[in-house]
Amino acid sequence: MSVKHDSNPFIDALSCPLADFYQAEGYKPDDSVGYLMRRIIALLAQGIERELEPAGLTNAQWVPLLKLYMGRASTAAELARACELDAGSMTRLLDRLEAKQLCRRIRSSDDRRVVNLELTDAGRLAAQEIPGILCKAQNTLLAGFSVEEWQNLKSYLRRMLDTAQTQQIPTEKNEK
Amino acid sequence: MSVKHDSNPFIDALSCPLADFYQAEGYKPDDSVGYLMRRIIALLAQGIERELEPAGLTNAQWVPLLKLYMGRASTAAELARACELDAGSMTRLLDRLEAKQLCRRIRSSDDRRVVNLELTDAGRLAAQEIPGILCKAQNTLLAGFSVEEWQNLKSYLRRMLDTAQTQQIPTEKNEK
DNA sequence: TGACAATCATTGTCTAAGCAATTAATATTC
DNA sequence: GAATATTAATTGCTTAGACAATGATTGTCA
Repeated sequence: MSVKHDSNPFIDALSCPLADFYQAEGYKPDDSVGYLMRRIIALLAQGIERELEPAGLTNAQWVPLLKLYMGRASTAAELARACELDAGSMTRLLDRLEAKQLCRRIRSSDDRRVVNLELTDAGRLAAQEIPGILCKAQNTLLAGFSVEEWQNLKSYLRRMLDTAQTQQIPTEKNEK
Repeated sequence: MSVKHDSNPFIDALSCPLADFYQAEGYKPDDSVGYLMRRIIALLAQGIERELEPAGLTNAQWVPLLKLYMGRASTAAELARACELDAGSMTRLLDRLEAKQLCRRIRSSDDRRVVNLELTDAGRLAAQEIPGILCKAQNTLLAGFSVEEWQNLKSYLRRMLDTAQTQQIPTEKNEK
């Protein structure tokens, strides 16, 4: 039944045999890893948003702000890619961030197509609060976990992510 | 350091000591369970949506349709609660489902406030495809996992969900 | 150099979810 | 039985994300 769990896990990972843990008949959402993860993420996001409310940041906004703060992007297009967001969505997100005086758009003089982004003082101040809040929220979630359990969990998640990424149909966007 | 992982895990789970796995200085998103889970869920959802496209269902729509199909709800208000969705959002979601001829609204004669919901034949047909697709998508994600690993993962996730739920500030909505 | 392709930002249109206010119907309580 | 509270569904407003089309600019290459 299920997968041959006594065989070599290295071979298993390479040949990627389809698991058959879940079956359509008698499917129970509570038993499903996808459902469990979705609910955890929802509650986690909710907690983070609550903590970031005083800083004037929503859940959609702290991601790009942190990327800017960490120097992961400096233009709108770069930021959109870094956040895996649509360019159009990024334009409007920047409208809102700019309206809140958290960042500034500066049209580049080198390449007049691009818009360079800069955090304002208020933006930097808000951004530097983010990592602590993310850490606190996740530590809370992991209450009662041993270091081994935490590392096991991360390794499971990384394996799933790798599988998901390789199985994914490549689009023009994430090819280059 | 981090948590006392050599102490009794049962006691740990009860007293819920805050873990200190993550720290603000040098915070790396790639090491964060929240980030990993978010990306997995995004790819999983993407795969499911692709599979359900022929059935005319979006990612937001298969959840309520499945709940209806499984008899988890029969009115709009019940369905909104079951999907943890706003009542207003549910109204508009039902508009779209009804426009696609997947369900019907029938004003109740017992209680003239409520709207009873019924799947159409097309709705039932589409709904019965869902569980198989969910199973396939998750089995794919778990390629290379042993039964033990799968069960460990689920147990970790359940523990995190329990923690998140108990730590959550109770709102009027989820109190009753 | 001049046509064509690619990139960047923006805008319009759609689905989607949250919150607040409204209306109608039913329950509760005094 | 009448005033009040609760519940159900809807609508308006806002944030948010996806996709397509557009205009401006820059790159490529024949």
